[in-house]
Amino acid sequence: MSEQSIIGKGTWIDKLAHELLEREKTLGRNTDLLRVESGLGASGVPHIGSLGDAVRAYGVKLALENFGYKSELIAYSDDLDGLRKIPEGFPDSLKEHLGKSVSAIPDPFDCHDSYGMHMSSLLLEGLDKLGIKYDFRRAKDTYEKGLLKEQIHTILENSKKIGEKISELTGQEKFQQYLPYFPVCTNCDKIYTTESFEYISDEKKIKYRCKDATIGSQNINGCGHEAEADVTKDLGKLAWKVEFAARWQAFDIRFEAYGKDIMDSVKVNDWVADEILKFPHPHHVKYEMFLDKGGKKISKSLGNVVTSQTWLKYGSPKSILLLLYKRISGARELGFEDIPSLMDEYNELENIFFGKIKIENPAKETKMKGLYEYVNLLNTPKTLTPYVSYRLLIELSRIFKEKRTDLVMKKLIDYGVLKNSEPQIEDLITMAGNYADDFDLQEKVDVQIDDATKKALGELADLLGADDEPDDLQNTIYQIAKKNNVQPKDFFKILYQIILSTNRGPKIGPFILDIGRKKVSQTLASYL
RNA sequence: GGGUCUAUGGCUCAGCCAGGUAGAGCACCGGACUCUUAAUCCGGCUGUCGAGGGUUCAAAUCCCUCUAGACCCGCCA
Repeated sequence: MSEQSIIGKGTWIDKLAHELLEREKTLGRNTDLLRVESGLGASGVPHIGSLGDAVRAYGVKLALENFGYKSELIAYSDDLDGLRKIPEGFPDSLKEHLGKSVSAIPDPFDCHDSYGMHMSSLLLEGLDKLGIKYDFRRAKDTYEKGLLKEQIHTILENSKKIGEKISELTGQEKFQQYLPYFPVCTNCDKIYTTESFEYISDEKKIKYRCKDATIGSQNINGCGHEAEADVTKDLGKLAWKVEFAARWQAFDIRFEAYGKDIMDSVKVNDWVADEILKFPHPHHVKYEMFLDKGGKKISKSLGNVVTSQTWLKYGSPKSILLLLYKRISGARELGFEDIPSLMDEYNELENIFFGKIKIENPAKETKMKGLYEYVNLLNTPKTLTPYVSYRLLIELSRIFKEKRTDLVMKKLIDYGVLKNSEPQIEDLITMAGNYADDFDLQEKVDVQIDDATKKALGELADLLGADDEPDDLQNTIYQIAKKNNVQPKDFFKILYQIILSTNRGPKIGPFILDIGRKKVSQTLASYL
């Protein structure tokens, strides 16, 4: 490592951008503008993995710019994609639209021009919150404007060759029989029920019939219509196995990441780009899917789909960026429980960046500082941001539910963690508080109270309910326990169980005063 | 049938993709803080880094083989 020079900022992103540049040099292509692309699904609720594709592509864009090249990110929404199944939480009325393009389905929530745009907007909103800049394009416009017509023609003319190649590379044989193009049926509006069987090259028209199709476990009925569609004008789209290639050439895309689920499609598309369209395919990187935490019970009412919207309730935008930029391989199981460590890890990186924490290995130090820069989208803050351990904030938030921000802040100052109240810390408390409320649920402890303890609790309740604030409450509680022949250790434990539902907690005297002694008095009384 | 990933202290995992004395969080144990408890600080925790081989001055990290598990593709976008 010592004899190797460090590329860029030392991260995998720099390495990837470097590879891309080397390849472009070898190909001898014009490098005035290097476009990177991310495809956005528009048929389901976008989760954090879909964000990842765009965020990482944006990282490569940043790295290219850092190397002195011009670059831009194209965010392409495939909204001609058909609706295959109704996502959970969406109305059943969508059923009549199964098989239609998502851009042709009305938005069930009535806030966008279509179902597809509703979904895409959720993702774009996530990107906006992270500060990712992009040039948005959609399939509907792309096909309506005929931007891919040259490529469609070339692909359909070579469909036999392509069909064979698809079979050879992936084992999928349907395109030896049918053409890789789906027209929208002019009679019933569906796209997944059409089968194209002949291309009339001179007229650039395709013959299709609309018939029943099975998508997963769903049956979608075709209408039996048979017609011709003009591929330069009429609505329809290329099959995925060849569509990327067409788009890459039409938009001059030089980089696109992909998830392993579409590995086969990318393989075919690379071949189509290189051999049929004669456009050298973009540089790629493959990443693993994010999976839900297996076996762990995540409440159904909260939903176990990790979206940027829900993540941001508990974690900062930077925690998402850190998750996505720290590495591209690995990272399989993902859940909200990863947020606390990512929050703390970001802070650690910031301390490394500003030299508060020293890393011995210089290469690793460079890499970590580089990671910090990417997480800040290469626009780093000038100074350290005030920070308190997120886990500590969760602990404190669990204890203080009312007037949370004030009381937690007060405790932090008591502990000497902070000198003054800080607005950034208030935001952290809000997020950690949400987390504590929604996830950090403690199992209810069964409270076992014997007679002696009951008597002691009664005395304490009376004392707390009195008008005068007791002196030295901590010691008084201790005395009450002893006087009633209750082990102080057990007495304190029961108090924690009653007040906090845990076996332990903060120093109890001051704590009771913090949350209000009369309130505690009532709570204790309810156990007598 | 094809492919990818994963395997590291009790638990969950980081570190691997640019090789340089094995880490974190949690759990647990011990100590300090006026005999209980939090926080804080200190210390501890017995790791053949899945197995075997190879490359190297040096391997958790790179290469090959194997084992176990997970996931993806072979419907579709």
